[in-house]
Amino acid sequence: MTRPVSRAAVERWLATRGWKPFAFQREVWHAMAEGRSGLLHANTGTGKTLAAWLGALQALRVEAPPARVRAKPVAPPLSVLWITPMRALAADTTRALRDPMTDLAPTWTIGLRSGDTTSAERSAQDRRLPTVLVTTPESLTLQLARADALDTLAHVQLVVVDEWHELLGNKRGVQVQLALARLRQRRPDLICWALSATLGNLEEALATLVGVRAPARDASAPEPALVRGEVAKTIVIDTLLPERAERFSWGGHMGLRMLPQVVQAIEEGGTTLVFTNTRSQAERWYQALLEARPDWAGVIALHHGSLAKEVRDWVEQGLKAGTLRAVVCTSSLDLGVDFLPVDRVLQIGSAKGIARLLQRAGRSGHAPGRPSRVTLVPTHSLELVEAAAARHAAQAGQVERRHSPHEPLDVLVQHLVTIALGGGFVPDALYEEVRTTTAYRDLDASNWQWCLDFVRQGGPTLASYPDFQRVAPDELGVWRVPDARLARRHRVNIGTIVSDASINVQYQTGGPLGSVEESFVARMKPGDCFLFGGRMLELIRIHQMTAYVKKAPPGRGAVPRWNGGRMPLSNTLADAVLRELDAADHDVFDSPEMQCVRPLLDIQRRWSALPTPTALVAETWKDREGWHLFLYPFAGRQVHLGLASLLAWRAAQPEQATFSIAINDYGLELLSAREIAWAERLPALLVVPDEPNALLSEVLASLNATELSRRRFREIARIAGLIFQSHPGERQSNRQLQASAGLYFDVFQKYDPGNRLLAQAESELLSQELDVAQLAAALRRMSGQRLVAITLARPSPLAFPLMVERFREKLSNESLSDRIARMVADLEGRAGGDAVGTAHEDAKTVFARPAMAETATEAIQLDRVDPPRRAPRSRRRPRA
DNA sequence: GACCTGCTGCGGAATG
Repeated sequence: MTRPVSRAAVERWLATRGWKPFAFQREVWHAMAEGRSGLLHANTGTGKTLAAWLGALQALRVEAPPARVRAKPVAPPLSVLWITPMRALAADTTRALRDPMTDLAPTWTIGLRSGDTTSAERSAQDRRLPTVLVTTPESLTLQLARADALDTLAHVQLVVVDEWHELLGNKRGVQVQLALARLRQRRPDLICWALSATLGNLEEALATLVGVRAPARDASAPEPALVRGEVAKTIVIDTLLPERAERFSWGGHMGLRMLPQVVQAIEEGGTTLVFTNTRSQAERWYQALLEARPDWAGVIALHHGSLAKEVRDWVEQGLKAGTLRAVVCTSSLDLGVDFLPVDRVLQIGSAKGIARLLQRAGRSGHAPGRPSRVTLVPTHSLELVEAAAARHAAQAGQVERRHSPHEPLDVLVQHLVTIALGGGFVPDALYEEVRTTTAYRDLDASNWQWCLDFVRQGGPTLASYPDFQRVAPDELGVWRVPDARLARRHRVNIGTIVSDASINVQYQTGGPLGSVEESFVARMKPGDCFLFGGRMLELIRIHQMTAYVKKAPPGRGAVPRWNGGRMPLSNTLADAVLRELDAADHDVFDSPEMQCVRPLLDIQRRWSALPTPTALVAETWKDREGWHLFLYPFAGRQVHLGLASLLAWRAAQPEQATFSIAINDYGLELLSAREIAWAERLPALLVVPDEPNALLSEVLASLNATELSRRRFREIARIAGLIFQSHPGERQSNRQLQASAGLYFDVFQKYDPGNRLLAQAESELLSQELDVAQLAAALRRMSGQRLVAITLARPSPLAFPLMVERFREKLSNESLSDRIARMVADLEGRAGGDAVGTAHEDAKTVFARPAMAETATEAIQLDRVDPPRRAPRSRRRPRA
């Protein structure tokens, strides 16, 4: 059992070591010694330092001189769990802890348990667990799924969760919350420490870590500590300016026009990380840099999540060794192993948020006393405003918040099976345990009962399938997994990460290169070329989820499009942008960026008006296409999608109308074939209903919510164990996976509408994809703003990118068959009921009520740009 | 007149 240690004892111990710690380190040691949990926010070099703290803790508790000296020192049992969100970071931490400098007691052993751990190492660990186990959330959950889990984990005194800010806001973090609740059940005095980067809500992050404490039992428990460990650190945020902002693109994203400035910036510095927002952008930029400077071949490199591990490892080694001049990367290098030689970071395009910008800045100058430097490279003119806004917000310490997901039942269902495997559970006790987590603190009995029923027999529709009778109570009332096959299947499917469809890319003779999206390869035929991993490759054939390729001569080829996430502009940053515009409206241009973009803002002011925190600008314009409305709420693209659909839906209430919708991070466009008196109608259309659920149902009605939830459901079905992502030996293509998720969705909708996973899909859609809470806030703010209605003579600088957005959508090069399939589904949906709108895959909505003209135009357009490659069916009959 | 996007993260164990 842990015993509180006095502060004096800590000081004595420090004196014997001769350490001169930072004040915040001392604070953490004291808190740990008193048995307190806590969160440390530090802006630099926490990993290595904390390794030393472990030494402190261990020395205080375990290394106390033994009363009787044993003949042979025995390693203590598993006492410390160190959780990191990444395997690479886990390996790095393990190395740091094993370093003699860390000064752990000689009897202590350090183990690493992750996907990188070999089966030999696994079995060695199973025989004897190390004293400190460095692991990932998934591997920890696997430990919990072992029959002897409670015994092996019974001696854990301390859990450290590294990069907690990365886990806090997602289902992986919920998985950690549940695991911690489990450990605390056995040891109520468990000490938990989280390490976090800059976050807008540190208190909440700490509360989520330590969970909800039962007042009766924990009255005497010490208060958790929040330690702010900021070390004086200079962060330089500057911007590469275009020669003339006027001539600078108004809606672009690639930013290659800035190539000369970027080349020069790389020349100036030592090692530079070049962050891009997308993988294809990284590919293009890497290629462009090599074309500009062929002599950099071999000293610049490319790094993103679709490249093979071997390739990425090579790049990371090069960065550590300082042999690389520059690496073009995506957020794959946001986290993890620190690369000391990096002294400058370039950010191509918007960083989308202050926290991300600071995180990336911190990748450079990663040593005490050295400044971090991030240089923004705007890809269109309005990003100059964003750059100025980001710097001001960062200086003011305005950083985004992150919240734990609320009651994700899919994760809970998975957890129930895990615990049933890990020694079994008694429902009432586990209910209490689960409710000590922040995520499930409000879990009511009916949701709990539903989850129990679901793991027991899959609900009414699946009751007759033995595969879904996963857990059952034994004669003592302990719920267990009775079937060894189901047990194994559960273990290989533990986790909450649901990946996109992907196909491996590999040389015909040689190693793996990485992976591309299944749909991208499906469009290609042998002989087609594409740019990947910085090389031009020619497709030879596809076999068993692998695309075999060979080198192709450089030239024009497609660049893979990966379907990644869509990062919306954070509210914190959007608000900062509005403040910059407000200053500009008062003729204050106090930064180089704002001076540079001034001509454009002046045009906006001359032709229209500048949106500010108090002025809502609504522009209308008529052209051949119809009547346009441009609106600039600056609420991020997610909110704009919901808002645009809602406005269109409301506007179409009294009279039928058809709208096309375009959105970006700054605003939205509604295009209608008929004139709408927006200036008069907008105030009424922006009303927030008093009843909160009224807004929800309006938003749901305005979108094709069923189709959107259905897509959302895939992830939920996977996590809840309805479908399986991987199966040793029988690799299933993700298409099949998608199809079966859709099947379950349909079956539940029809025969089991009370299935709570359906409700979860809808609520995740509303809260995460559409961000209804923010939508309501945006509406409220807009209704308080002064409406500035402008009739444009031509599209304003702010309007133009929105028009491009819509234009690009029409020129989509996705496969024709997919498109047609969706349109058919669309039509069916419309014919079937009162559906007034549909949102399709790219989150741009085509509104039709009830006409179908829009769809028809789209089909014609598409035909023109993307003629079907294959010969018509009739000619492809097999030869006799 | 202006343009051509969409990230990251994880992972069994029995058998011979």
